Amino acid sequence: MLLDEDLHIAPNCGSCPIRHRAVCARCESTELAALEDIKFYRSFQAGQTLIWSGDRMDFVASVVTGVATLTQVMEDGRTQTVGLLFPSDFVGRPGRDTAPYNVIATTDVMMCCFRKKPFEELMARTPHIGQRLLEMTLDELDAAREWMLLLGRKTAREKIASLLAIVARRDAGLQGQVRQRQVTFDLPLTREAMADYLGLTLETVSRQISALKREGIIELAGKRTVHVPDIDRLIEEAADDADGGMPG
Amino acid sequence: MLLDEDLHIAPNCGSCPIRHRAVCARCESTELAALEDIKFYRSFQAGQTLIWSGDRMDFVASVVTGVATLTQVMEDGRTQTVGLLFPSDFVGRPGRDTAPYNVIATTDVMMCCFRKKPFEELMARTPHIGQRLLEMTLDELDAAREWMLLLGRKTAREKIASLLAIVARRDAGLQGQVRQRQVTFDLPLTREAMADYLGLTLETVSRQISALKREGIIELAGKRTVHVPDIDRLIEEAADDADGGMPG
DNA sequence: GGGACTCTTTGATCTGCGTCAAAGCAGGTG
DNA sequence: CACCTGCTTTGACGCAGATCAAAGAGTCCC
Repeated sequence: MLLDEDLHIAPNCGSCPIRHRAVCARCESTELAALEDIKFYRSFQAGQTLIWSGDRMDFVASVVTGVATLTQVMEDGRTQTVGLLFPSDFVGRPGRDTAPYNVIATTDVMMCCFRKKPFEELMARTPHIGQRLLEMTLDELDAAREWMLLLGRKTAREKIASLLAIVARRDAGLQGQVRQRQVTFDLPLTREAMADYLGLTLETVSRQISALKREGIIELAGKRTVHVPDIDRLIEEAADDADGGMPG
Repeated sequence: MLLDEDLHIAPNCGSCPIRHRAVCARCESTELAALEDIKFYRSFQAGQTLIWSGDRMDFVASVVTGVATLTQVMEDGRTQTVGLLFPSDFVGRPGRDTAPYNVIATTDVMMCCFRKKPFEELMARTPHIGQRLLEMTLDELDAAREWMLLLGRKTAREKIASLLAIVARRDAGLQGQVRQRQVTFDLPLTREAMADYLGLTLETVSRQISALKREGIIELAGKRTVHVPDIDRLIEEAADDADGGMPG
């Protein structure tokens, strides 16, 4: 049996530096105890499709370990990833019964699932959970809109830097090592998966990563392990900011 | 004084063919009667910025007439529109007190505003409203993710066709003329605003519109009025679909 | 060890869209 | 009317990133 610390009811959710947060044990431990009865676990291998777009969903779930993507595919095969799921992120929606996207494990993944009906009943009984879900959804909406800026207006280099910065932040958050200048992390995505998330081709992804390496902004150990000697320099490359002008 | 039919509490919201729906009078007329006390109206001219990114928001609001955009601007001026607001769409979020985007009127706009604090209190008293807001937010999230596919993977021509199809549908929805083969509507956006929404330049937008006109897929009367002789042909150009594969 | 994979890198070439420039076309105003 | 001013169209050209092609590198299995 798994320990509670591993679950979506993760005690660290409050300190998670990025936007997707799960229901937190700290805030509502008593209500969530009831969830114990209706939850179960599923494991998947890297590359496996957890959920196919259009599938009936009779559960909601949250990622315990690993990383998965939400992906849309056009008839002719063009693919766009519309979300990354890290540990503590939520999948599936109360009130919706077919999946709108493919959910694909990009590393080995463990999910904690809740049967949808009892979960919805619990939600009805516990307004706090609904509020939390609304807050999480708003965070996802903000993240999606930030990604729209990236897809619509950033150069290939900026896109890569943005993605690396985001993965670095989430990874650092999971390991509790926030606010350090140097970071080392494993890329949970293949070049192709990165390309699908960034609206590029895998060749362009590879070339831009090589360029960042050549310029010393990142260092690679193997293909997946990335070391960032100065995170601020990376963030600079990402052109990450979103500010309007001044009133007037 | 304005008539209730004009408001976000619009009786037609249930039949609105697209994703952003507002709180509906049909479902919860009694609770919303209380909103009468805390609401007020504001008008804006085309081109005016209603809300600046970073501004303090002490109200939430809903569009009564006209069209506005949600827009992000990078330091160097690159601009990406991340949402279109049509009549009945909602602006601002309970629980968030600064605006994350510029909200810009692209036509003359009338908004119906509610002071945030009383609105939040009402929400706490009326779980139904919270549920509705969650549902609306999920719809917006889906729309944002659909737009990510457009921004990341569609060609300029497909982008234009997609935008025209969406405006046609929303416009037709407002006028109650759903499911007709021919549609005529006014573009509520300048070429530049379209470009900012589609991740293109205004020149490319202009060229692609000219091309669609040349091929008889659309007809123009003036610069803003569009007639679509066969909506299915337009939708075909939009390459609009998002389907995964089959299970296996 | 040596295939057979899968994933990644790198090179050569092509092209869709961006950039720069100029002209057309309202609608408003003195 | 002539003259703005703001929006749109069209043309010529260049480039970032796509496409096509091939070779490297790691891992698994016999």
